[in-house]
Amino acid sequence: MASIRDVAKEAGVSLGTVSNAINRPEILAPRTLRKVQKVIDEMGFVPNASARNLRAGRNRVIGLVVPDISNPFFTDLAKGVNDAAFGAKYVVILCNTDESSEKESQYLDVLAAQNVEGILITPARDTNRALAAVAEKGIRLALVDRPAHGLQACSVAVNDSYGGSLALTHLYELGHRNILLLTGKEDIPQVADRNSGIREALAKIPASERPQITEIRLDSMSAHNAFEAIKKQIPIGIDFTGIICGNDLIALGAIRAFREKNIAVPEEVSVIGYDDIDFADSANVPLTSISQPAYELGYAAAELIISECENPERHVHQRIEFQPRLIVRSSTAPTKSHRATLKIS
Amino acid sequence: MASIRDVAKEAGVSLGTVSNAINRPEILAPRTLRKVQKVIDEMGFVPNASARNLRAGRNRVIGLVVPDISNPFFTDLAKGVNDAAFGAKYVVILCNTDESSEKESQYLDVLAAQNVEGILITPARDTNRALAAVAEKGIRLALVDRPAHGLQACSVAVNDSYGGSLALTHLYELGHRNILLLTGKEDIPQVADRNSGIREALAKIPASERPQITEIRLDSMSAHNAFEAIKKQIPIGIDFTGIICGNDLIALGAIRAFREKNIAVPEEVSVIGYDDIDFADSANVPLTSISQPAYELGYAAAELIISECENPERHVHQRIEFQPRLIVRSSTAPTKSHRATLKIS
DNA sequence: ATTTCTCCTTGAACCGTTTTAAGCAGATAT
DNA sequence: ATATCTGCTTAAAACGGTTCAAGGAGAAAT
Repeated sequence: MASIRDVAKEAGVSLGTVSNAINRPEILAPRTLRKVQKVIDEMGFVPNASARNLRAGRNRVIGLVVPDISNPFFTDLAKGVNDAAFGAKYVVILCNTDESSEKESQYLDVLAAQNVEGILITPARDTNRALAAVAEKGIRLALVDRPAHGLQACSVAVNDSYGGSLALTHLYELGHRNILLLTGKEDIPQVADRNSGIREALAKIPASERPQITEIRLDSMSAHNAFEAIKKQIPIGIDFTGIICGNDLIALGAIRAFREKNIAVPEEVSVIGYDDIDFADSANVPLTSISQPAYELGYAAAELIISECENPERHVHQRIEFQPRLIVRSSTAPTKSHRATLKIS
Repeated sequence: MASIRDVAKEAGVSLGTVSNAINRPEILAPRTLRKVQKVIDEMGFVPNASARNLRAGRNRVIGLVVPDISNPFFTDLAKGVNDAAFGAKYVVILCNTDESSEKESQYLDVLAAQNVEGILITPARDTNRALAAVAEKGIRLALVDRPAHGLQACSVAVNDSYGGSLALTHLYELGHRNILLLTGKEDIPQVADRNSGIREALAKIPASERPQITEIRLDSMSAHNAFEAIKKQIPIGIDFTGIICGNDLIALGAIRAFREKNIAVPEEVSVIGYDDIDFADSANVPLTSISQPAYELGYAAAELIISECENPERHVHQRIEFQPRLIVRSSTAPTKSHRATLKIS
């Protein structure tokens, strides 16, 4: 591997001149520049990033930490991050934590050791101890899909509370009065926020009409887990006509379980997902869902952190909030009694 | 940001001792070690990776270059890569090329500049000029989901030719005699290999029974493109009863287009996908597909390249080949005439 | 011919580690 | 008391760049 010294010797100039040829070509005499350029090309010289970073204290690397890259929501988000980074000549280290706090903090250590300039993270849990530690080390942080509670950092989020209320209101208006919440652990911030949105929406409904809520918390927000949960719970005979799912994968898993049990969706049970992943539309029963702009979320977050890295002194932390939207497809429908009511009125 | 010097001064020992405390704790006197450890913890000292890499010539970073991270096949693959890397304390830079050769070679440059130890790549096109250039720079390379034609590198692949023949044979045995191939550009190696597998399988069928093949090549192997293509082509009246798709996304897009046109799948048209993504099972019409072990592919590739990085002199390039499997679900069925034939016999 | 000015180029210091040879105690052997 | 050994610790030399003060060469001015 050629070094800048080899190039200098070959071109008959000094070390510093080669460096200038690379970084500030405009200050060189044109023929010197040409000479050096030629040698660089011939030797296929690539500057050593480590040496460069060591001196400059920057490396154009950011980390992205997500709980589940298999979830198309995060895949799209990652794509947004990557595209924004690519445009700014940054590079992204992808870290997938499988929703595990432990893996998350290990990854944070690795990223710190790699001296990344900034970290984009969707924390798995609400504890930000590990995060605070990272921030203390002087690594810039931005929170994705979640506001920066107390932390000195930028954040890009979707209004989860509003998303929760959208879902509940939709089912309520279709006449559902017994609703199952199929979500993840309450210490996942998104889950907590949506639940509080649901509760707020409930509070606005006259007590006589207020739907009954049951909640099942899955260990992991995957299709497989949802499938198993529904298969086990149904015989116990929880009585509900609508389900609000923590994400679309859960909804798909649930629908698959219903199909196996010959329970018709949406005729007997309405199911509403969350995220509006691409597949929602091609699903077995096209999914009613709450849409979140995942790609834009990622893109915006990357832009924020990169601008902070490029211009630390001028930077002020900001908080960007996107609004979720309800996308109605075929997995939700009015309850039978509600259909009757509609006819009468 | 604390440096090793600060720690040394604070602990009242020399620079080298601190370094030893970090890298070879066993050679220090126990009380010296304890003393240094304490200061390290107190100061929250993290060794600077750039300096370390500069000295060691290694950085425990590998690059992963894929054509479309939104495709669950590659997502799973990336997950495999990440998991294997994490276990070996490596870190992965994810590069998404959108199937563009140009973006691919730009990313290769960026990775070279970052001095990654190795690159895992699923090349977008068959040209390996950019790849050869990378190999010349001394960056280790491994090819994923594609054999290393002539290139000095490891490769991990699935037998695409066999996969193609599986698909064709399945449709043939169901009685299909007019088959549409809905694939990507021929210069995508996987596409070419599967096509050649299809041709080989065709050659083995008696000429009188040999299915007629029509081929449509999509610019990009996405659901959206397939949807548009089917919508446009159908009125032209190509006559076929079965489709072999380049991947599951294409199959889903095609099925969506058929649904819009009220053409029943599989009653009127059989559709077979490729990859067997998780979602295939929950699709509108559960998808018959050719399963590829994406996660294992990624995991194996990462293991190969990491072992090469850790032990360059002992390493010999290898080629791992996985076998695809046919997964029959509901999107394929016998043709009407074939059903009749079956009854008779 | 000498001075002044301008424009490039150069050499050296530095970034934060790892590594190795040399050094220094204290313990053991003579 | 001196020599030998053992077990840690240390100082200094890399690693491959960037940056900046200082130097040199040639042109223009006197």
